[in-house]
Amino acid sequence: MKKVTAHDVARLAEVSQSAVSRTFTPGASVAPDTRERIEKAARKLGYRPNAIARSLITRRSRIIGLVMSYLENQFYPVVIERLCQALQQDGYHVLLFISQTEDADEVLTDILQYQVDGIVMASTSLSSALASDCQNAGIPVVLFNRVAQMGAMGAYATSSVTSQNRDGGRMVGELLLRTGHRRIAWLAGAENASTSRDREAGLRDALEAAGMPLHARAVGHYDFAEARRAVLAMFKDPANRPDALFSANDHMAIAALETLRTELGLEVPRDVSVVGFDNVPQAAWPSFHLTTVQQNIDEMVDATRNLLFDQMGGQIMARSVDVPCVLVERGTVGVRDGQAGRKPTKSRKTP
Amino acid sequence: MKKVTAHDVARLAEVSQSAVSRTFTPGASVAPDTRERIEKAARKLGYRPNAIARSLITRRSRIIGLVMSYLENQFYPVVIERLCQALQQDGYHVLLFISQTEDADEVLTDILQYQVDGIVMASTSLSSALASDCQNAGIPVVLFNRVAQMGAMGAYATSSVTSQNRDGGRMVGELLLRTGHRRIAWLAGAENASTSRDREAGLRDALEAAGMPLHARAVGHYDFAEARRAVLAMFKDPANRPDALFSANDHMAIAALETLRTELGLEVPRDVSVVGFDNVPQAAWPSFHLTTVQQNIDEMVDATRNLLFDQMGGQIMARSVDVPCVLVERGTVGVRDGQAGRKPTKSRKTP
DNA sequence: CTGAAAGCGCTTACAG
DNA sequence: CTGAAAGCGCTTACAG
Repeated sequence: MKKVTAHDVARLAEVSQSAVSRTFTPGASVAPDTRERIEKAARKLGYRPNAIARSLITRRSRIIGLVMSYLENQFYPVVIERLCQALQQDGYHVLLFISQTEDADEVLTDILQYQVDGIVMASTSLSSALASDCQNAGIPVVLFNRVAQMGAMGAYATSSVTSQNRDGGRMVGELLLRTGHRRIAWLAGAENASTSRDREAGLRDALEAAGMPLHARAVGHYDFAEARRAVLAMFKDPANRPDALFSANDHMAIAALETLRTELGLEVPRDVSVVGFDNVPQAAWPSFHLTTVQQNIDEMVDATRNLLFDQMGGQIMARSVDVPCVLVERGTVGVRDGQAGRKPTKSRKTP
Repeated sequence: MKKVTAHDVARLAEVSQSAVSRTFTPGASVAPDTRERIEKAARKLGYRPNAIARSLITRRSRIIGLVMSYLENQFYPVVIERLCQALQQDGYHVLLFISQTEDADEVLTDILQYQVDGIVMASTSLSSALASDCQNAGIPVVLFNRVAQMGAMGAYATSSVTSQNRDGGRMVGELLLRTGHRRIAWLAGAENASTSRDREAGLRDALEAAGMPLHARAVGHYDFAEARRAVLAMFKDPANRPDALFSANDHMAIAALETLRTELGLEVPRDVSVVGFDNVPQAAWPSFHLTTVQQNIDEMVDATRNLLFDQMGGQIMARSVDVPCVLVERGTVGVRDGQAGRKPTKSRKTP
């Protein structure tokens, strides 16, 4: 019932407490037979080193704080899973915080008290006040799937890893143009989210290059119900309907698909094409078979780890990594008119 | 850059370190003006009490270990979200572990080192060896959505909270019988999962009471791809096809829906009815509009907290709580024959 | 109300 | 290789 400590083990094995500590410290020097005696005693007593005490003295908790908000978007559970596992393999652990508000400040003061070795913030941004608090405290922060505001010097104030969202947006724009669409609409996520802004910028790049205006635009705030409302508004006038809708993420694209079919009686892709972003598991379900841009989660997780470890190792400059993303053509983009567009072949079949 | 401690604050405020500590300990006695001076100094230096050091001395980390495995089933992200938030409000934090294997033992020794105040294990079970380790260490464990094996004395060895799964299963069985189904099939989850076993038992209760045999049975292991395979096998023989399929959870029910429609060309509910369990967000999507049994997550989370806190407070006996669940009738159950069944009215419309 | 002191369970130079 | 000792940053009786 009461906790067994290194002292108890030392007593049983008839050695000093230091020896016990060394036995459980990789790379410390202990004579083989001493170690064996200690391990036996430890096993007998059910001894497990106290990680809290270790953290206090080593000043490294081996805990990473992870701040999350929108778990309903299936992209994030996948991120949690991969990130947790990667970190576990490195001997780190994840303290999870859910921040319902976009502003993660209050949650952060909490995290800081736990002496985490690093923080990753997914789909949230932090005030520059907190960012500099972390910097002062020497705690590396990396933004996941969101990019920091430019700092005063034009340098990035906080590290971040994202996809090449602008590229992804451009790829979708080009696909839509190539397949003959002329009334292309954009369904934005949150206006202040860099993902949404960058993907939109990419789309606009493509449109501009072709001298084509954006046909319509609405904001869905990365939310299912709001996306539905936005779609209803955009498609209100039957005479002036978009022939393609590019949604800032799959979560909203699926909401759009549902709304288009069920409430507006439109057929996809016959009446309107739909493209998303993320490639969440549901995008591959036959009911949706959604054409989308895949974010490479594994590479993003890898980059996050590297950034974190570099900065824990003293690398002080913040860096921004962006990972290539790939177009996954499934069934929600059609070919319009007698346009010289090619059919959506080359589909990367994802079962 | 270097960490500021209570000593630094004490020096600046010209008081003892003890006074600083008291200022940050709710309920400790400090003179108002002393407290004010200390708070000012703390603010100036950006002092934040070190939770690690506090944990070491108080022997309470205010950390709860949460073990998870299947995040692809959307039920669990919702659980994480609610549980985290509830615990955060109580001043606790969540250390998240992903255990890919059903056997969470290795992950547990890790958790134990972090001196967590309690552990909740979702959809995983732990070996009785580890369970007694936790008991010896005085760390309460509660199983979430899974029930422990009976102990030697017929008492439950580990606390748990579940839905009234057997009731839920029976409700579905009764609904299916009432609507005239005569060839009812069961799609099991994992054979060793109590959820699957209990829901099946409930279904069988209903069938037996009506003198009706179970028409078919297959195992989907709570997995999308495996559920698809199981459905294909069950519906192989067109002459002997089930007229209703009850799936152990929504995740597999959706897989079944997709397979039935896309690969077998069957229409739901005209050709076959489908019922799930959980009421995940996707079940309400128009493409599925799945009739299912809703697990009351909020009540389950509440029960989990209570169990945890009671046991941290010294309540030694393990308890099992089961929460009522409710049938949510949507569109995937039809009425068969000239049977005296009533139409699936009384739909709890969930938008 | 306040301070000096002991102690939580470890790690890590420092001697031997 | 091994042990005695200092110290990580707090909390909490114990005196005053």
